[in-house]
Amino acid sequence: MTARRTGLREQKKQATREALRAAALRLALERGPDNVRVDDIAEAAGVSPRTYNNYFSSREQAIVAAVTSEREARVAAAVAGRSDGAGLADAVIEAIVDQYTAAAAPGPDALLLITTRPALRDAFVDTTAAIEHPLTEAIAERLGDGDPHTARVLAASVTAAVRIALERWLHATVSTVTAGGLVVPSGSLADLLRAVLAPLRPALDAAEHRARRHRER
Amino acid sequence: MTARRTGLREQKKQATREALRAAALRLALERGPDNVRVDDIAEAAGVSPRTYNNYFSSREQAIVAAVTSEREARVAAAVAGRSDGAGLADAVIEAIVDQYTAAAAPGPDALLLITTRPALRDAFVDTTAAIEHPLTEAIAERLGDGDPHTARVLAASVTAAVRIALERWLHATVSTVTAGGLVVPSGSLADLLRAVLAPLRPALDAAEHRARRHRER
DNA sequence: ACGCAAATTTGCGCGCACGCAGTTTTCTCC
DNA sequence: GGAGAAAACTGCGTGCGCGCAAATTTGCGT
Repeated sequence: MTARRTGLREQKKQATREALRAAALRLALERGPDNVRVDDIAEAAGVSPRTYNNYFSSREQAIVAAVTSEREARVAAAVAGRSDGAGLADAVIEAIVDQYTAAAAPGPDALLLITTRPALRDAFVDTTAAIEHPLTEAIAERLGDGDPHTARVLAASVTAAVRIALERWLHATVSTVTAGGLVVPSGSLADLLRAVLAPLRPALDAAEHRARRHRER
Repeated sequence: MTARRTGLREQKKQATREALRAAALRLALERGPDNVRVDDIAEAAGVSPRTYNNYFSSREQAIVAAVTSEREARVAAAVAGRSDGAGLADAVIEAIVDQYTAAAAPGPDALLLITTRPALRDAFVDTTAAIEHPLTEAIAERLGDGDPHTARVLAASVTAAVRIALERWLHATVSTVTAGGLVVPSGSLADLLRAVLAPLRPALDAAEHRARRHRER
């Protein structure tokens, strides 16, 4: 399951992808993101510029991917892991809070870089959309096979709420930084996520109850 | 309110925008969308290619705009119009169903064009995002000043649900057309919209009740 | 070990989005 | 009505995303 496709091929592909990620982030930190051409990244990773675009469809994606990599799989796993013993709403919300507050892995300099430049901020926010499909499957798993649209709509709503939280968080971050602060006020992100997800609780609860009723019928 | 800014300027701007829309749609229908260059559209509208990009940030946007124009304002107005005498959920849902099923204005040939080409389909679906902000304000108007995030999250969720409905509708459309049918099976769009929006009813109801309680306190 | 099939990489070319700076048009105020 | 300010239009240059087809690499059966 970890290596579905044949070995050496997929292995090399992941290595190339990782090399591109790393090169993009390193160069962006060294020179500032505006002084990094796609050709530079490709050269640093040892592939042709055309190959770069086989992996990332925009220049910002590669830089941001160094931070957001694999998040979608982790979110889905986290929801599935909390499946038993808690309500759907709590499972989803706490899984997301966990994954997004633990995202400080790549270091504060990278975070500062991304939160500062508008183009990178947008790309960063856009990566949120990637969690929609895994989240759909995780929720559908819990709801069973009732209305096929419900899981998708709920997952999309949760995704949209997360996007809003990130937008607001980044907005506040910029204000803080330009006001003379140092780094990101990441302390409030968890609360912010919980706040934006709260209005969706009734919808999650209702879907869960409906599924339970449907199952016991 | 209809013309906030001074007259002749804004008037000419709208005229140019409309000319670009019309030219884009006409040329796309005449030659097929792949044989229309941005320069052609600009020339047909009597402006420079550079000006074209001051109005539309992608080639597909202009073509699709001929169909989706002004929808965001109409949706907001429709929600506000239904404000009195019905619940928030019904007001939002029926307003959206109305606006999206009445969208057959530009004729079936344009619809067929858009639903056929993948790039145009994507652009069409993306226009849905434009209703988010007007919808936020319309919902916030009804909810009063409670939690500032609630209206945004609900509007974003509704928007996401609409996007899902459109994706599914376009998917079905393609199947129908390639199977030998003639035009779009628009009959089911209303039902589809109601189906995807149904899971959000509990969230809309809860927000409304909460606002009512907050107001009567 | 070898060769065929499939997947990946690469070079090339095209059109496009957009920043920038200069020009032209429109607005405002006297 | 005329002068100065503001806004919109335009030409130019740059980098980028991606389709296409040839070349290279990898997988697999024998």
